[in-house]
Amino acid sequence: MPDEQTIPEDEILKQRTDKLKRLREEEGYDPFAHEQWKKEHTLDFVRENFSHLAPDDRDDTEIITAGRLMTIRRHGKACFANLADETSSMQLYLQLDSMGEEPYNFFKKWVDSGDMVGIVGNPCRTSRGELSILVTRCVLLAKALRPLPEKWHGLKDTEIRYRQRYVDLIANPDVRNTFRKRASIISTFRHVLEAHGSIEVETPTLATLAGGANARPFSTYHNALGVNMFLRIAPELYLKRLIVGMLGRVYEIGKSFRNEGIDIMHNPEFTSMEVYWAYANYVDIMNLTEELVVASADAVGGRDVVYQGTPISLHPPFRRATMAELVKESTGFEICAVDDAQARDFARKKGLDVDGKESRFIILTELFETFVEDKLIQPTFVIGLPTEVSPLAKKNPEDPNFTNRFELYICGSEVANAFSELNDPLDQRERFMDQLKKKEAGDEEAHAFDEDYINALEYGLPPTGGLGIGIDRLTMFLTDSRSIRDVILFPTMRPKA
RNA sequence: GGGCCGUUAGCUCAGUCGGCAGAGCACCGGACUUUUAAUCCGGGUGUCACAGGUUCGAUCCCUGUACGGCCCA
Repeated sequence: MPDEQTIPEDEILKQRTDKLKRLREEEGYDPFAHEQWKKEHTLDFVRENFSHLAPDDRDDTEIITAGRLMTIRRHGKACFANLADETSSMQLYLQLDSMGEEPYNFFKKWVDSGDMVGIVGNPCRTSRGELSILVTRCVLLAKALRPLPEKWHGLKDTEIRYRQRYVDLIANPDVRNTFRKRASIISTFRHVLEAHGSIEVETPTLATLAGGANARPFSTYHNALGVNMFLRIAPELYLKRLIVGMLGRVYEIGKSFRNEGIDIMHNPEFTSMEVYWAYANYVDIMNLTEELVVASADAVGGRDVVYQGTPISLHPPFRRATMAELVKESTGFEICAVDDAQARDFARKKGLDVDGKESRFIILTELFETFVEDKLIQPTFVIGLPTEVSPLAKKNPEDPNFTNRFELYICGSEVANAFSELNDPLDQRERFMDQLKKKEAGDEEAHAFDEDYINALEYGLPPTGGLGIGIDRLTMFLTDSRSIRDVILFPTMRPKA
């Protein structure tokens, strides 16, 4: 908390602060005293209902609206201004004659661009053809002490855009639009999931064990309990406990946290939606995934998307192919024709870094990541991931080296991960043991051993299909956003020194 | 973690082969009752990211640091 009155260091802030002081002293007017303004019309409403007005026409309807003054053009006894609200923006026409001398002069003297104002007036169209509001009353609702970013170029500095998102949102209406679309996507998810009888639940983000994914967690300490705790890396294991508990179909939309690097596709905290359906398998879930992605696309602009210049077709059905097929297609590697040593030889020839202990299934996964992943531009369900890298997925009974699991790739990036859930507690214990060995061998991302989760499975998890979708990434593709930071309101930033 | 690039006025950006720091917008004062990047007249508001070094002199050259961006792992 700043002590006393912090002296504003920059000139415009100083001037505006002084102006506020004079406004209070000379006019006895406190712009921050307002508690409300009964805004009855949005600017979109005016646009939708009065676009028929011809030049120089005016409608008698009284509009009561409010917003931020973005620009003011003063012309002596008349002014034009641009008002922006949460829906749109519109020109204001302020005249001495229609407002009265005193209120008009008050506006001219005390109101600045950036200020929040309440407006009463009539819809009109100026002789130059611009739909406007002819103002009869303008109430200063809150004063802006800092100037708006440049009106023509807007705010471009990425650092300020992310650190002071409020300024970004004022200056760049497209950014507001991106976050509205993000909200639509999440709302579409809820709508689709609930139409399928799923209920929304909340499970711990703070827990004594971080499971459900292979990732490093953030750790913290609970003082009263005297124990180390972790921020969750995925909600999966809790959600499946709820299926054991007979909730039938559950989903959760929320944050998970991974203590990893920050880049164009990764933020330490991110939003995912995970859903689990009792009595469903991974094929049912693949259909659900398609439905969710398509419904989201429909909600924000359609199934023909352009991402960073590349057309993406989100018309179902999406391509479905196994990891083994895709790797064979692009490298010639045939998993069923080689043993581990031959697989490693193949990988070495392809230039992969091989330490000599990898199984052919690990090699398959690495070949996929190196030679296939980036090329999956159009939506593709990659099916049949190796059991070795899928500690929570049910094995394929026809080939237990693989699981009934898929990942959805769009634009070379993993957007969804799903499988028929492993519900055999004995098998699950073995998988955890295998992960424990990997952890002991130095793999910091190996899955933690969760004894209580095994305990839950011992009560009986029905056959279940589960899915996780990265909301941030899906939003990126549907809003043509280059960086994950463009779809997270307040992305993680290093504190300024 | 490695490499490259950036940091100059509130914003968008020039610039100085090392010699008083620049523009547009914004802002301040004035004129103007149909403008919309309004116009006209007048006004420059700055720790050139930070800390060292070289130099008569550094915003510029060198080194380091911070923050950001891009690429790679």
